[in-house]
Amino acid sequence: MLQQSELIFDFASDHVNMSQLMGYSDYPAVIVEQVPLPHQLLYAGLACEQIQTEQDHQQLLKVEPCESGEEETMETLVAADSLLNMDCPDSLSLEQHYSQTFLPSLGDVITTPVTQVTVSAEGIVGAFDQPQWHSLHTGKPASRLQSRKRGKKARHRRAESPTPDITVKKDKYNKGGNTLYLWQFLMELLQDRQVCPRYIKWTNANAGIFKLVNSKAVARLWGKHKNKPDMNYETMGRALRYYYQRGILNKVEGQRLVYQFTSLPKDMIYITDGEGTKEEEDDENDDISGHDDGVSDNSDDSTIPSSDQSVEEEDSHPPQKKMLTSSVKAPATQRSRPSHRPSAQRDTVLRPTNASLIQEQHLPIVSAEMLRTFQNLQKVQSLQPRGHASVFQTAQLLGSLCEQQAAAEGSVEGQDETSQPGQKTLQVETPQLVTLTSSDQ
DNA sequence: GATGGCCTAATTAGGACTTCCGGTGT
DNA sequence: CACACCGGAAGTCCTAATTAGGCCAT
Repeated sequence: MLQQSELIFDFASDHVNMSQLMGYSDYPAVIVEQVPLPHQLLYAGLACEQIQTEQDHQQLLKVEPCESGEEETMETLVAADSLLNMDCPDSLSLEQHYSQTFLPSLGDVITTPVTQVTVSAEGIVGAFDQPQWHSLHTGKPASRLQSRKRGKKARHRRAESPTPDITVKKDKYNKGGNTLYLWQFLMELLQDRQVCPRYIKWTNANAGIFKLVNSKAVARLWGKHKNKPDMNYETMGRALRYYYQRGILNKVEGQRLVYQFTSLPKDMIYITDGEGTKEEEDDENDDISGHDDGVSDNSDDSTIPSSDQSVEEEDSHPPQKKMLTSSVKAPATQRSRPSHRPSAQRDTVLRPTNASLIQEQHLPIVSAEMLRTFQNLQKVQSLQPRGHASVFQTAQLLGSLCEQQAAAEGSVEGQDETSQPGQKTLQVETPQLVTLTSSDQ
């Protein structure tokens, strides 16, 4: 029986000639100590399993469009419940989705699935020598992040909420739990086309500025996540205001419901409604047109995400080896579209309703199982096959990923000349990951 | 009986909100 | 008037770290 404290793999000892590895000492290494079983399942096999059962999950996740002639009649609470799939224990609810798959995306993809991972990035050009977070406001004093101290005796502090100017902090996410911080939750919403741009959307992705289009719905979703049925925007807003002190959020002066992340992960997926900086006018138009997105904050009226139709369209296509290239777009400020365009045809992004975030954006996620897979592909080699920690050479892997990423970005830029440097508009890892994990069976 | 190692439950400290409130601005 | 917004204060919830105590082997 495998004990938690044991290393879950020792495969390398049979395959690696240690003398071969001496020359790699300058390459980055990933130290993997242990992986909880759920993570093993998640990263090693679940991706494939998800594909196999995608139809089922999609059915569970779908929010059926309103078939009546009246649009936008669903109430916010109903929509929120549907979004969270609280009544579908077998489905991949957003909650699970967030807690298990989103967190790695927040700029620190390496640390999450593995209990303890150390990354050394020297020597990798363009890989991890840059912080995973790019600060949007470098002027923020770091001291503000630790503003609250109590007069208690000194002791080891537990991991704090990761703040955007932190690059790698060991075990800062979900250490043994499924805590999802509010700012993480909002970021995830901004990457989820079922709620973005309907309930929350970027108004200036470059600057990290977003708007709570339907503040009540967002608050409701947050309340669902926190199991706080009484959650409202007032309460959530207080939590957001605390982020000012901690340098995580700024308020955009003069604009209601508009906030700004001080930093963003580099691997954010930017979902836009194609309306760019015109969002303010569009919001007003939405209210007037009656074909709005439930944007009236004063109303509990909420709607089924308009992207559902596009989801269904995507669902009709097999996800195999599917690249997201065509669906991921540049930041809102770069694009425009006819205002009368049906929402279902919005060329916004994105993430298939059920698609694993891991597949789309979370490489390199390093779990033992994945490393084993990689090693099978001769991408990774163990340095310490008999130790309690195994050190893997990931230079080849990361280099390969960087090359592919760069190539993909280049191709995207060629396709969409509005793409901005520094903003990822494409995740090329999807088929790669699927392939890799599949080969591990 | 003394000692040491291991395990587990209880306690403590602290982070991240949550709740409530009074107030201001639009 | 409704709502967004602000920030203080106190509280709750959760988790990690620490401590205490029991059990067992030597």
